Amino acid sequence: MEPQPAYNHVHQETVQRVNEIMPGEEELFDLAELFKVFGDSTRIRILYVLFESDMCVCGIAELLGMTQSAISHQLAVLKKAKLVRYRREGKTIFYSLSDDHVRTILDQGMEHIEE
Amino acid sequence: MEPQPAYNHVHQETVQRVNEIMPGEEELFDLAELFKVFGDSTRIRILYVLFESDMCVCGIAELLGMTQSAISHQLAVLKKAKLVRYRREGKTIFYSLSDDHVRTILDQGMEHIEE
DNA sequence: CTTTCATATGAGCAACTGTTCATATGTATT
DNA sequence: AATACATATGAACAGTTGCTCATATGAAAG
Repeated sequence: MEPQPAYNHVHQETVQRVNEIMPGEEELFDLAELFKVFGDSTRIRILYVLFESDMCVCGIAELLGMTQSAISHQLAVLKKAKLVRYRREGKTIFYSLSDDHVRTILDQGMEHIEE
Repeated sequence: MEPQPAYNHVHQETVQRVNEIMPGEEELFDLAELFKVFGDSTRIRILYVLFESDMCVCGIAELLGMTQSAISHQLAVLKKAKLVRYRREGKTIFYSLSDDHVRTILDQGMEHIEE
């Protein structure tokens, strides 16, 4: 038997309900990792650019007035989170959004800050 | 006249469309700040607890197996982002969710990581 | 007013993050 | 093969973050 915590301040019923809906450790970790990706304005700006058009790395860099290296590093983060896809065309690599959750999440965030 | 960047890799038309939809500097900053708040699994766990019930600080601490101080610090972050409200009842302070965007944002994030 | 319980807060520290700089990889052209 | 262009990547550095520990604030009870 595991040692049971005391729960002096919480009803046992509430403890159970919370345990039922609380995501598992790995899901929580992944969820936090995902939102960390949205937690940087450079990455958000890249996503807004890709809303309008697929674009190559140096195109994004030009548009945002940042170095190719900085953009490439951030694209690697977005890629790892599966928020963007890419395809190669000759020397150039074009990045694009990978799904619609990106837009929904950013829209909801925007709604929240605009109250 | 501002010096105009070259835009060798991006069509002028795309530049204009992006400039139209790109949020302003302050909005971008606030949006990133908001998502940073969601980018920590302790804070996410607190939010999941509050989905089920309003709760005092030491109740949350008990439920999550963390110190009162750690939870209090994180509640301050959530409070600053206006994701939680609080009310005092005697010595105790009860925290609760402040609006529905929290749930929508977390749900969308969960949908994304579960593909 | 002193004690007790609940909560908040500041300093400190280890871990992490975003940019820059230098350099490597990869593709096409000559 | 040599060059040029597009992109990726590793090291380094300053700035930030989340926890702990000690302490402060605030409200109720004795």
